Amino acid sequence: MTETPLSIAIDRSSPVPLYFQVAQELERRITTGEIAVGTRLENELLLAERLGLSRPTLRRSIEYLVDRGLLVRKRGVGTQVVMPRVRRPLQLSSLYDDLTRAGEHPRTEVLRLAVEAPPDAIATSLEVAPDTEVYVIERLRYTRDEPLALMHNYVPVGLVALDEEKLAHQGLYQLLRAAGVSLKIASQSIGARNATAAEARVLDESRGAPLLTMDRTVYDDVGKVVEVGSHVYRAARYSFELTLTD
Amino acid sequence: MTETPLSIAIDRSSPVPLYFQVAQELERRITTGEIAVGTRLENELLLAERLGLSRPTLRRSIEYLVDRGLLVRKRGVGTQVVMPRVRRPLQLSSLYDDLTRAGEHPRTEVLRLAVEAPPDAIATSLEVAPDTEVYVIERLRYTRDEPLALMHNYVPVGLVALDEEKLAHQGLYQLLRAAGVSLKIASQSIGARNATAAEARVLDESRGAPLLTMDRTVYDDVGKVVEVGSHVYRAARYSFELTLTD
DNA sequence: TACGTCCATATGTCTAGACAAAGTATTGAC
DNA sequence: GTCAATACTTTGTCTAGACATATGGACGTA
Repeated sequence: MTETPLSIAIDRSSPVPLYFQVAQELERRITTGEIAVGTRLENELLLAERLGLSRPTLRRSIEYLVDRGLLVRKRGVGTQVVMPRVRRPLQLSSLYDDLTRAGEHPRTEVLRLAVEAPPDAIATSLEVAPDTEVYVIERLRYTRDEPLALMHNYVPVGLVALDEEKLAHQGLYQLLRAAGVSLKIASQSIGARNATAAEARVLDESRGAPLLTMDRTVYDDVGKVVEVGSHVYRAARYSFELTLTD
Repeated sequence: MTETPLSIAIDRSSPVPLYFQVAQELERRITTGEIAVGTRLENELLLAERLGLSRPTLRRSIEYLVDRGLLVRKRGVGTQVVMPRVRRPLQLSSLYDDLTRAGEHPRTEVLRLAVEAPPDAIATSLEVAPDTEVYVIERLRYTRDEPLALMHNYVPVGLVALDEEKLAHQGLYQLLRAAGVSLKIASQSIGARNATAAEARVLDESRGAPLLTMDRTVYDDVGKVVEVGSHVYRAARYSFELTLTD
C-alpha cells in the first residue's frame, strides 16, 4: 500500500523506444523485489512529468506491464504492483529451448529423417494434398542420459534445409526461426495414454506406463502451417507448466 | 492481396469506446469471411479519415486485433488479415464453463464438502498456515451420464459461502466470481499417471487406465491465492486444447 | 542484365493537451 | 450517528498533429 517516488534514467538517443525503456526498467525492479508487491505507483500525470514523458507514452509503458500481469489498474484508484511470481502468459517454445533454459543439457538422437508423403491425418493438419512430400522427423530426446520424449515432426519442404547433424545439435524451432520462418501461433492438444510396447522400449519404460501426448500445429504470421508435431513424454519425468490469465 | 475500401458506422453517443466499436465490427467481418483472409487494409491515415477518427484511436482498434492474432502489421508495407482459425490465447475457465459452452450438459456430484485443515502440501500452495481450516471439496463431474473427472478443490473460508446445493448446479468459478472474487491469473501443471483402484472405481475405468492430472493455483488481482485445485481426468474422454502465441 | 541509390509509402513513436467516468473520501443534512 | 449528496482523485478515451524508420519498387548506371 506504500507509495514510492519513482525515478528512471531515460536515454533519448537510444533506438529503444522510450515507453519500452520505462517498461523494462520497471519490470526489472518489480521482479527483483526492488519495488515490492502491493506498492501503489504514483499517478500517471505526476509520473509522466517526473520522467519527462508525455502521458500517452508513460501509459504505454504501464499498459505493457498490465498486459504481462505485473500491474493492475483501477480507474479512480490507481495502479498497483501485483505478484511477479508467475510470468508471461505462455509462449511458443520448444522442449529443447525449455530444457536449455532450465539448465539441463538435452541430447537429441535422430531416429529418422526422410522426405516423403506423411500419413493422411498429418497431411490434413499440414493443409497439403495427401501425396505431398514433406520432412518426416523422428527424434528421441534425452536429459541426463535418460530418455524423456519421443517426437514426431512434419515440416513442409522449401522452408528450411534440414539434416541429421543440425537436428542433433539444435532445436527444430531454432532452425526454423534461423531460416527466417516466423512462428506466430500454435494450437495444441495435450492428452494421455498408456505406452505401447514399442514406445516403452525406446523410452526405457514398462509397457502400459503413462505417457503425456502433445499434438501441435504451428502457423506463421500469415496463417500458413509450418510444422506439425506429435510427441509423447514420459509422464513420470515430465509435465506441462502453464500460466493462464484473465 | 486485394484492398477494399472500408466503411463502418460509428455511434459517438454510445458508451462503447470508439476504438472498440471499430475493432468489434472488424472482427465480425473477418470471422464471418466478409473480409477475406489475405486482404490488405487501407493505410491508417486514410482509414482514420474515412471513419472520422484520429489515427491513434484507429490504431488502437487495429492493435487490439493484432494482439488477438487476426491482423498482422508490417512497417512500410501495411496491415493484412490473417487466418482467424485460432483465437484467444488461453483464458481462465473451469471445466464446467467449457462443457457448458460446448453444448454438453455437465452434471456434478458433490462427494464431500467440509471445512477442515487441508494436507500440508495444499496449505503451502494456498499460502496459509498448516492448521488453517479451508473448504475442502471433492466432486465428480459427468457428461452424458459418464464420469469424466474427479476434482479436489481447496478454497479459503471467508471469500464465499458454499453449500452442496450450489456446487451441484454451478461451477466453482461462477460462484467465486459471483461473490466478487476476481480470478486473475493461474499457474497450472498438467501431467499424467495411471489410475489407482479407488480412482478407477469412481471414474468407471479399469485400474491402471491413463489419467490426465491437472494441478492449478488461482490468484486474484492482488496476488492472493483464492483456490487450489487438484484434478484427474479420464484420458480416454478428455484432453486439454490450448493456443499459444508469439 | 545486374546492381545500387533514391524515393514513395506505411507503420512506429511521441507530444500536449481535453473531457469523461469511476471510485474514494469528505461534507452536510436529518 | 447515519446516510446521502458532493468534491476530488485517478484512470479511460480521444484529438491533431510531428518526426522516425523499415520496406519495396522505380530509376538510373555500369
